[in-house]
Amino acid sequence: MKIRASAEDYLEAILVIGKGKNNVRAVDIVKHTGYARASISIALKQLKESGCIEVDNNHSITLTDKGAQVAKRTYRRHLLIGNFLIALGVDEKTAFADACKLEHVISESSFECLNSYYQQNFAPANEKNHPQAGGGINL
Amino acid sequence: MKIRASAEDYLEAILVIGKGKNNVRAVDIVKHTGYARASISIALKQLKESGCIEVDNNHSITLTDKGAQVAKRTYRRHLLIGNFLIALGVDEKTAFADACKLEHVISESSFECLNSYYQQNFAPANEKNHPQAGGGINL
DNA sequence: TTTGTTAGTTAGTGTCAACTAACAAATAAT
DNA sequence: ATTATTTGTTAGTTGACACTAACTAACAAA
Repeated sequence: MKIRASAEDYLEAILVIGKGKNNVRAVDIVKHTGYARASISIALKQLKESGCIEVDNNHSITLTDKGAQVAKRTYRRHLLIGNFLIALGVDEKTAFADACKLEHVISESSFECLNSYYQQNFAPANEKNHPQAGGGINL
Repeated sequence: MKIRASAEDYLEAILVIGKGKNNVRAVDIVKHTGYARASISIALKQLKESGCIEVDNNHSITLTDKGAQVAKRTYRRHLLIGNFLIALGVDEKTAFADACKLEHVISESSFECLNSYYQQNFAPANEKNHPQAGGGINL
């Protein structure tokens, strides 16, 4: 199964939710994303089939290595693109709302250029120790 | 009818093709975009119904005011985002391929911030006289 | 004039990603 | 213990956006 935009979103959500609590369940993703219960259920089924997550008897969801890789990549993009836009003067809410969409379509090489530019021109000295800044928004 | 990503692309294509020849027809869009003839035919029908284009008896396509507005907005985004990425070190081909996708999802306010930053930090003095630079790629 | 090509259309299909409605199972409240 | 709520699942639907196959109409060529 190909990793699509929506799968990236769900995996990212699981990662972020997991930072705040140690037991991620489907409802948490429902609350976090605003999608219908059924939509999440179906998406999780696919993520399970594609080996991105595991679900135990208590419906507790964990990312596999494969899933975590995608989630982290997406989350990293989310943060960087969001912070980049903020550095350009975009308000935080809009910046992360846009990041949410941009993160799925920007190419690897463009992202790396964005990253380099950000590190050289915008990065606050302490940021690499606080990569979660602004990350709670709208993932 | 809501303006969707694909409609923006088609209108942009019509605008760009129209810069090079004075009679835009469906075939031209087929060649320009690579989509199937049938797909273009259906898309044009919708664009007609939504008042974005007009088609005369010779199948010649013209943008209405409404259509031209969308096309220009999209094209402007395409050029700026592409050039912005190039300024960041992305190769031209990738930059405009990415611009093609980003142009549909970035918000108005983020785009304007991108634009301001570009004008202040990257814009070559003569660029505003050559806004078509790189614009022929992959619209 | 029959044949072939080009242009446009229509009908039907497929995929992705969301939805609602209805049902089942587990948990909490009374 | 019965009822209500929460959680998860399944079935079926919708909308956007592409596709192929098959058709028509116009035109060119042999």
